[in-house]
Amino acid sequence: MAGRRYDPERRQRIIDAAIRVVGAKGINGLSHRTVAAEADVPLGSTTYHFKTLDDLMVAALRQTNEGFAKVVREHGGALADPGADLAAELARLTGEWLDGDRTGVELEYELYLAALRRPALRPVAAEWCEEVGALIARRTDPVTARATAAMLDGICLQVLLTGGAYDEEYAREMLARVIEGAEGDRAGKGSGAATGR
Amino acid sequence: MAGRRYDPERRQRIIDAAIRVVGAKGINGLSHRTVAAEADVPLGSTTYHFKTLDDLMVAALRQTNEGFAKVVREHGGALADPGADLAAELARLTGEWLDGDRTGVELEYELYLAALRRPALRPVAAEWCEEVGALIARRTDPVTARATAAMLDGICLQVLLTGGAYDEEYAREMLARVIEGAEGDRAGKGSGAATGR
DNA sequence: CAACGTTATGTACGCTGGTACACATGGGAT
DNA sequence: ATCCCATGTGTACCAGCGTACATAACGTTG
Repeated sequence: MAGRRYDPERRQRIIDAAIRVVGAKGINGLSHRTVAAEADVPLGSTTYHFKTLDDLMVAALRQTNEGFAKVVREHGGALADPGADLAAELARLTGEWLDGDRTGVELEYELYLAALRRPALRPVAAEWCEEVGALIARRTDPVTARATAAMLDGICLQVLLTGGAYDEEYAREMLARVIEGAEGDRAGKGSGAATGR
Repeated sequence: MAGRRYDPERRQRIIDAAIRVVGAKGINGLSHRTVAAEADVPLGSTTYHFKTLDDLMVAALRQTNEGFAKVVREHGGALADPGADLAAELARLTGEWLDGDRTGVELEYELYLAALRRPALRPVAAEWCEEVGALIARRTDPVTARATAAMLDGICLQVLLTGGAYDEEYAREMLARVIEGAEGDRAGKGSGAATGR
């Protein structure tokens, strides 16, 4: 088999290399050539598997999304436990995520935020939102879940963009306001709003 | 006077051109050459006034920040009115911002988010956070104000990144949860947390 | 008025980028 | 066995980039 032909692993190695490149040099450092060098494949190989860089970014973003989902599935079992404090659990998980090697976090946000200017990435970014939302929605209504995800994004961005430190108690408190707001005074008026996106 | 020498307007025109370029072609389209062409000045002029592109971006981000602050000062008088519903007012303003020409919004977020990978921009991004926070803090405590700004960022990003529509009632509701959470049951425990960044 | 240094300009260099394309390779259909 | 085409590879363009630098304009200073 396969001196070289029919190498399905090749495509995957290119995606992995792309993720490493973005992590190390930012999205601006991503090019067919840098990826080819990192993956140790010829230039033509990257252009063959991914016609454009956008294609490659889509694949990379998808993969990081899946990676995050897996982490949550493993470390975040308590998220589904009705007895646990949802806000505290989310704040704790986020803290773990931010306090480790921030390269991974920056990488993920960079790919995620790239959707702002690259319509090709938007469907993947939307998937991400829905995934996180669905995760939280096991404990709340879907609208609250989406808002909770938005709050998390906002908190993380403030930390990452200003270079500040992550304050877990602050995060827990604000997440709790969003989540617990769904229980109390709701009935009122505009609950019909925002059922979908 | 002055056929050409000593032209203080020159620097400003370059900044304006940079903002137009980022708005039109994204941050990747920003280069000494594209800016020079847009501003109708020679290449050497841009490199003379701004040694690096980061310098230029800092100037551009500062200017957009000031532009936003001015808009809020003009259209957002009700923000300071103790009688007005703060959450509703913020949701309305954001709606106006998002429903117009999104180029401006995308531009501002793109510059803002660029701070993720460009440490040079972080102080300016931090200034932005503080400005918005201070604006809201006239009606709430500073910590709640900061969280409200984070919530706004999160909501806007979900709209911009997924290509969805802005739901003003949803925004009002979630902002209200953050803001009103500061009034009620607080006293409890950890309010000492997160007094600064 | 003359010398000088800051401000401004044009051009040239080396590098990296995306893309195109001609060529190898090998499995599958006939 | 033979042909064909999807797969894989190397190379050669051309455009755009930041940068450096030699030169020009002009206010200032002596």
